[in-house]
Amino acid sequence: MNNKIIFVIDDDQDLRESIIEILEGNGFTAIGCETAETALQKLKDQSPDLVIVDNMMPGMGGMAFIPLLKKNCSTAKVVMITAFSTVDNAVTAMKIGANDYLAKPFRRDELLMTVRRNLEELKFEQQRDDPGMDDTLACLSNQIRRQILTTLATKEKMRFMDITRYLEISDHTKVNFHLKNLKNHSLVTQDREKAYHLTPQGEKMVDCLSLLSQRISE
Amino acid sequence: MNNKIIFVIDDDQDLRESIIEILEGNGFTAIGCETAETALQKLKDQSPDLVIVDNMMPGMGGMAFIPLLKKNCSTAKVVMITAFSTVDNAVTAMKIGANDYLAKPFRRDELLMTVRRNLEELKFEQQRDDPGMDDTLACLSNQIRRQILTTLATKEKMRFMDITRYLEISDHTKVNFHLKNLKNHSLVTQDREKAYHLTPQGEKMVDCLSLLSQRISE
DNA sequence: TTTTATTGTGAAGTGGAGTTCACAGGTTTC
DNA sequence: GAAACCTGTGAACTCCACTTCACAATAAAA
Repeated sequence: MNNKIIFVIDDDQDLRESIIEILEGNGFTAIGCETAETALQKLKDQSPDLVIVDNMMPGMGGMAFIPLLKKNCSTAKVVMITAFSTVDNAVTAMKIGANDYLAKPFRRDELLMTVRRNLEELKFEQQRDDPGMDDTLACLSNQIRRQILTTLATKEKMRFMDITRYLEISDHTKVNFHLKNLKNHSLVTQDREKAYHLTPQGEKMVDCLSLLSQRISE
Repeated sequence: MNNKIIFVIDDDQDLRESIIEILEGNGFTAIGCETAETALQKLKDQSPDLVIVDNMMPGMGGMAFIPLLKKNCSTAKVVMITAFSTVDNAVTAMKIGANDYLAKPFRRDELLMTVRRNLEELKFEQQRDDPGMDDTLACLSNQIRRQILTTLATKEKMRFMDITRYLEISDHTKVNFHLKNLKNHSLVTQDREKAYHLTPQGEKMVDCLSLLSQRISE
């Protein structure tokens, strides 16, 4: 599941295979391509999380390849390797969409560091785009809803008016509104006796809350 | 700092002092009172986190004491102890504001469990009422703001238009709006070169975010 | 110097979250 | 059986977060 797919595109067979060996030896799934063109073919079957591509190759070079890759697989990270590394070279590579730059010859640990760092960034970006986060945080951003959650966490079960009185809220329909909201997000449920209690997910939220308040106030 | 203050109100000197000894031996600060009246006096100097009060005492009883306590110190938890424990007795005690009920004779560990459980609840309630939480969570509930935060976390420093383009948002004023929001909550700052970067507090938020997303999606 | 890009500000509009109100079926209590 | 309470619904309204638009000062580029 956590097995990241990495394309390795280089016409130099020795280098390509040694890169693959290093990656495979560290738990990644590495797929070699001799040319950029074959890589584009394989893109149709598999979406890599990261692509290592040589700049100088017969046929399509790395620079030309990157835009085409991004069209199919916009989230993939790109690490460009090159023999003749100049500042300009690196800058233009970054400008057209490469995420990192590795100058030949590089050491085994340099390669691994670079790969790991970029996959780490990818994870970050994927999680920040998580739309479920929106709902969750919007749900928690209301104080009354947080109060209901933490109250239910300590009292286990509570009837509707018990909650209302416990929180000292005069308008019961207000509580009802937020309770319904929490139900819709399946953080609380109701049993046959109409008593409200937390769902497992709701308990997780309470966990998160206490965790957050610790971190924030520290 | 974490030293909770507990009032022990009981006319029976032996019992009172043995309770105090148990509590002190477990890291709490226990203050003994022979009558409810003296307890009310001491309330003016110190606010207890929890009050252990006997029901049957010469002068003011526990039942009469609780409302007066709550007037001065509404958040304090109340544990009532009593020799003649009946269901009715317990129920009425809870109704007028006692938070827990302990029947004499009780064991050392029963006492400690009850005290700890109630202090735990207190902590919960205090944290859920934290108004700073409102701000923080509202701030995080917006996807664009989360994107900005996580982006800045990986890139360290970024200029205004860099952020806008990186997030592929067409309207730069929208980004500006959220950036200003983040600045107001002092999660990001600007240096002299107008580059934005995270404040220490902002970094904490990013931490919280990744923590949350792990918990939620698990 | 003219033009273009950067980095904003402030007003107006929009939508949705939250509140309040009126009402009502069901249940408990007296 | 009436009164009081519990548990809820739906509509109208308010308010604030967010967006959009128009405009502008400054910096960089041509």
